[in-house]
Amino acid sequence: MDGMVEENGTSGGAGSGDPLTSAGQATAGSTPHVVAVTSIVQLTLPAQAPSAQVQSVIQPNQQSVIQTASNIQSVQLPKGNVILVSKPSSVIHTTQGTLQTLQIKPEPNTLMSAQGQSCSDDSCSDDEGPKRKYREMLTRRPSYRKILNDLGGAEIADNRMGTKPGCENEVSLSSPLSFAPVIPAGALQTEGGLHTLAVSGAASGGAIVQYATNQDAQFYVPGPMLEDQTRKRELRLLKNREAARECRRKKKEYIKCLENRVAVLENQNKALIEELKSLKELYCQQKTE
DNA sequence: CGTAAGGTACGTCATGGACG
DNA sequence: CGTCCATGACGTACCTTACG
Repeated sequence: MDGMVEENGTSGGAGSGDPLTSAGQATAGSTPHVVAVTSIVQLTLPAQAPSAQVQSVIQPNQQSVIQTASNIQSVQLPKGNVILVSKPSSVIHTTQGTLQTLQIKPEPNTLMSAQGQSCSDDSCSDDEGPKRKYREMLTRRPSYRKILNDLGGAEIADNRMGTKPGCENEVSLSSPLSFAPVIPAGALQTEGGLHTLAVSGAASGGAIVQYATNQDAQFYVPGPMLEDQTRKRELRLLKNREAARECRRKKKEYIKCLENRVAVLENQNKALIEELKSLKELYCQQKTE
């Protein structure tokens, strides 16, 4: 075994005591050793390499979206890679319940392969399955503002917006507006609900336009049959709005917790360094006597 | 004082996973 | 398999700050 990664967290524990203040210690050396409550991630590099330790700031007992692993396996850690630890209840996990390494790509927004392989820009474009394809395909649906700005110009010929050749949809609006723009495919494809556009283009005179779409993005006049759909959509949006709020609140709380933990562990680290220093001095004193 | 840049909060959409 | 929920991604509005 050349490299070893262990994550060791105490479990159960009835959650008593502030985990922030009861963090444990890791001993230096090759043998992983965990004391007290903190989950320690000890990383031992190959014998030839200098050893290093990593203390996890994630603790097992705490309500956190990141949790520790129960199935510990050893893994080689090539330089420049990160480790994913799998646990079913965690947000962060791998597909197989084992540790995996991912190569870090320097560019932002670069997708990483979860198969322990680096993903060069060209090598894995077609072989990564529909998700990858979708990601590549997914240049975000342009905003209504942008669409309408373009509508003001009465022409849309922007390939960046996902226009496919031969996929132009004629728009017929219930409002007697004079423009008849061409909507880029995908630009206005939402589920079949009622939409409101605040048309700001010069051609529109700032009108408010309501329209509805079906799945093929053909436009038609909203009627009573849409009322139920509209109500459902509004309910869904309302729920999702609240869910998003709650999600952000939890995320902030989580980040705050992590920051607190970092501060505590930094303090502990400082204290341990000081302790080590004084012990060394004591040892040297006794040695010289 | 006007403006650009950065930060923050929010709403919406798309998606994956859980569940009945 | 359909529905619901949580969450990442994106666009937008608003606020703050630095700068000319």
